[in-house]
Amino acid sequence: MSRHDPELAGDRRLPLYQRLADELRREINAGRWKPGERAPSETWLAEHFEIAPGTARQAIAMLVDEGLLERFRGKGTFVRRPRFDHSLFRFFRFRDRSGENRMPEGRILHREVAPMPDHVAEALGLGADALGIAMSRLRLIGGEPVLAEEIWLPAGPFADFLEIPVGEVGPLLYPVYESACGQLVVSADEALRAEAAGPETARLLQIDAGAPVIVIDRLARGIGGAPLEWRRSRGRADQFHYTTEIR
Amino acid sequence: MSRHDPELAGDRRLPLYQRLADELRREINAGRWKPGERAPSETWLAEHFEIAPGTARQAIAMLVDEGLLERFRGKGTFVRRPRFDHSLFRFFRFRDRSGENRMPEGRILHREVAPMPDHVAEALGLGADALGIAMSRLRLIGGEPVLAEEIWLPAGPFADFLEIPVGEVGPLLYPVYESACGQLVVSADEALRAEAAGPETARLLQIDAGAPVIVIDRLARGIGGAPLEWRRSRGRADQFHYTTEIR
DNA sequence: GTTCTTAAGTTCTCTATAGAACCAGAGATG
DNA sequence: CATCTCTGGTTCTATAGAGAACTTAAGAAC
Repeated sequence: MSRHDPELAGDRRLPLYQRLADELRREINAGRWKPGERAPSETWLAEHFEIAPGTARQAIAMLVDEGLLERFRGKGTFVRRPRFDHSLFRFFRFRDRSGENRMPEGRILHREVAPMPDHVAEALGLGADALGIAMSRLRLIGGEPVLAEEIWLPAGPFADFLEIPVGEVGPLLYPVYESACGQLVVSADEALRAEAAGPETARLLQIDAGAPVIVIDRLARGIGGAPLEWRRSRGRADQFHYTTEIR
Repeated sequence: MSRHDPELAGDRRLPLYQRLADELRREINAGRWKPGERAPSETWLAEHFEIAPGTARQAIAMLVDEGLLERFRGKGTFVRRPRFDHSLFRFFRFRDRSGENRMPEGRILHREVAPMPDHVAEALGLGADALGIAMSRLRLIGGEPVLAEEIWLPAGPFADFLEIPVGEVGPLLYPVYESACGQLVVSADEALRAEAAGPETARLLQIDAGAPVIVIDRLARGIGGAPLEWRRSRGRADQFHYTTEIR
């Protein structure tokens, strides 16, 4: 946000709070304000743009609803980090033998550089046959497999990821993407469906071929919505239970 | 809402708008304001409870977020009807042969009065072996089966439903519940999972036994959250695709 | 009869202000 | 050293009011 331009951009017929919300959204999507960072206070915004505090507050409320900002009384307003505990994966009942819910460990079975399949390249917004880093990854709880994952990364931005031995990668990949490659995941799209287990999936998950599995495709996005990672995960259908409310 | 009591109930330490929101929520849940009916205007609420218009507005905004009310500029504020187009069923791709999305027709294959299975009685909040109306229903598009449904109703409140010939029931059941039995559905809980098709499901859906199917259990609720209908629907997994966004 | 005008009622936008509630840190006190 | 107090900054709650934007219906004008 330029410091000496107190004019709000956008169509003047739009309400002020809308135009301010658009302005703030631009700052976040452009990555000028990063997740975890502090956003300007209500009073600062009101003075800077010469509007009433209530109007600035209303704009902020919009972005809070959208999940872009979060507010803490007494502390300030901050750019929200994505909440992957809101992922569809939370509807898998992953319990260890004692019945506790646990974060599955991640074991990378295979990693190589290869041309991407068309559907992956398309999802990542790359040309056909673009080079990618392919991984096969198994997630386990108490030694028992719960998810079989197939992951693709664009080879260019993630070249440094290849330098890290697969054995040193912990249960979470996104922090590694950030520290090793400077690639920050800020949002994702997920799609769920079910299918019958193929022979490979059945072997990895130790179930019968043809048994139903839940498939979740995820496209993780970086700043500004640029696709960063494509991932397909499969888990036993009998461990999955999604609930929702209608009104 | 009693006309001569301008005192807001509830813990006085709570914000005014919270207490007003609670009050309005009570009116709706108790069924004193019915879906589609008009709620009091902002100015009326402000005068009646002797609070500022902005405070009344804030309370209404809460209930709008919760999906209980909806506002129309110039017209007023109304108790919202449930939106069953937000059901999980919308993620089934039900196309006819021309590729258009269409409302499936409903064909009741069987209807009888029988003791409920334990899990149904429990979901409906009734004692074990309570009597219920059981239905087997097939939903079709262009003559092709897309959903196989098993439906249970409490026998008492829905006795009049038995008087209606199954052939005269259209594609939607809830309007019939309302007109014939005075039972209004205002919300529902849905749960999704996947399983392998049993022989009966396979026959109804004309797929192979063991093929994956999506199962959606729905508990429809009336005024005040009282359970009205239990329903289990099964559809071909290859027609289902649920998407969501994380941030 | 059709169209236009007016009026009343509603939600929506915006301003301006005041104090409460809360947090973090600096400084005083014991 | 530990605890308390104060202070500045933040969001949150609430008030009061003005006008815009929109809907509906009744009445006027053609």
